[in-house]
Amino acid sequence: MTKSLYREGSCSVLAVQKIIAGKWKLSILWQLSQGTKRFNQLQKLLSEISQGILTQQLRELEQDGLVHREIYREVPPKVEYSLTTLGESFMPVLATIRNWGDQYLNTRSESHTI
Amino acid sequence: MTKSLYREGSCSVLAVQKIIAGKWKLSILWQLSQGTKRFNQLQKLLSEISQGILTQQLRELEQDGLVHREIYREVPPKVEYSLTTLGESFMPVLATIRNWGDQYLNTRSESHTI
DNA sequence: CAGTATCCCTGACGATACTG
DNA sequence: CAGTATCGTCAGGGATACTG
Repeated sequence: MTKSLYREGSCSVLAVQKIIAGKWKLSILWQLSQGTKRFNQLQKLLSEISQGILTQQLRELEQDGLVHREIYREVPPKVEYSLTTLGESFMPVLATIRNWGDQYLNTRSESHTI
Repeated sequence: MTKSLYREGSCSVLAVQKIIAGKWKLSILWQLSQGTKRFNQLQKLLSEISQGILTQQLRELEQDGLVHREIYREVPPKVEYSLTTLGESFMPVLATIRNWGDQYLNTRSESHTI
């Protein structure tokens, strides 16, 4: 009954793929999992990202429900980004990917098993 | 010690991201997890993919060590694609992603929890 | 059958300048 | 500080024609 286990294959998988497809999405999620960050903080942590792209990727993550945006009406402006509970629920998935990635990098440098 | 658990963050994660970034990669891996397939079979299963792209994505998966390409010297030519053990080791990861994806799709259609 | 070769097109990404 | 607006670039993907 692998059919029922996996249904039509990778349908919901492709949804996830879309969410994390952005070049910086995973890095942003990772940084936010380490704690709430302000816009400028993120920009410094992801040293190569430009303002426009950071804004865009954050908006998308926000729309996808993974990231929360808290605006403080102050002068100068202050905006804090954090993971939603949904975003936090993704962290175990990210860890699984990372674990496989670690093993992958090791395996690749050793042999090329069939 | 979250530092040591996650090291530099998403380093190895980004490696995985690269591997599965191709538009058809996950679908191909999924299809091959269901059993060995010939080139034409894959093309029919991924009904919208063009020959050139299918070839390209398969070559990349092969180079990344996830897919094995078996060539039968016959006329007409016969080539079979299957998962390597490394490719099969990725299936649990794919399942994890799919599970989260399922819950994600459900959660999203219900409420937008913070 | 299983490709290769070629050309085209879009959309993601990025640099820069400006603003409430 | 945290954006928006605009323009430019480039790689991934795709259509088509051809081949061992």
